[in-house]
Amino acid sequence: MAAPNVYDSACSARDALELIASKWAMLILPALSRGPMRNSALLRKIGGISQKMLTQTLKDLERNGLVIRQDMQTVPPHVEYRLSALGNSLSEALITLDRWAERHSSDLDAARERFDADHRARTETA
Amino acid sequence: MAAPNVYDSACSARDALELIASKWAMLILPALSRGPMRNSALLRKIGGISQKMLTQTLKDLERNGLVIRQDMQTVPPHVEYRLSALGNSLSEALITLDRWAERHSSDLDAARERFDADHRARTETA
DNA sequence: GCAATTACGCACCTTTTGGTGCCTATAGGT
DNA sequence: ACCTATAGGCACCAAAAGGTGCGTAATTGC
Repeated sequence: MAAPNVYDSACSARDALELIASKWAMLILPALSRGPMRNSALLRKIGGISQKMLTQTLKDLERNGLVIRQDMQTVPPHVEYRLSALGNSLSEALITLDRWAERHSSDLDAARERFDADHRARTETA
Repeated sequence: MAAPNVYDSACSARDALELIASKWAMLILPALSRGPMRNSALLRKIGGISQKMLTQTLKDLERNGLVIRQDMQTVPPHVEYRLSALGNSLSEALITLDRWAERHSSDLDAARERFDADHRARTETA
């Protein structure tokens, strides 16, 4: 079989990439890297996420073996989510990306302003 | 000012994260890491991308200072895209992710099969 | 005995994303 | 004279992502 290649749209590595190329996955997995968390805790930690997206993304991550869901079978419900070994190995790479975003967000902001100013200037003189 | 934090939906680091949490950005930037490429070369290299998405993503990456667009001003058009220093630092992290996807895609596949089989079993016995 | 809590499922609706076909301009090949 | 290659722009349409409100079940606190 051919070596997995993300540039091949028919390769399952591409599916894997699409799974992790989601802003919610990129926040949820790193959030779980310090230990298990409950639904409500994740909801509080991850600003702007809706209950629906959290549930949906967690289920998808669980389905792909990155997250383990532990239902305490109590009422009211108590469910904990934690990383699998696989999920943990991924979350390290994601944390790197998150930190990159934090470190360089101002660079991106500045570049965007320059680009837009430049673009405005061009259309004015055009 | 507060330190940039991707978990805060109002922080510009979140915008940065959303920019790079795109499957096309995660393929285009690494593709450019070995040197400049033309539109048509990228189109060939990145399986499944449409001309529209390539143009759109490249423009967005250029706007945010990650990619530099060099128009040779000839007819027929000759345009080259290359990474800025900023884009290069990001592409390293993205390459790590791409490689993770390639290395672990089969693990994800296996987990998905297990999950789905399990889920089918449960709904049958329910 | 009434309300709140918890972790969702479901249906409905809006917004965003992405695909496709058609257009441009000009040099070079046949 | 005509077709091709090049790097897109633009408009229209289909599909997917995401938000919101409503319901559920039993136990604990008031």
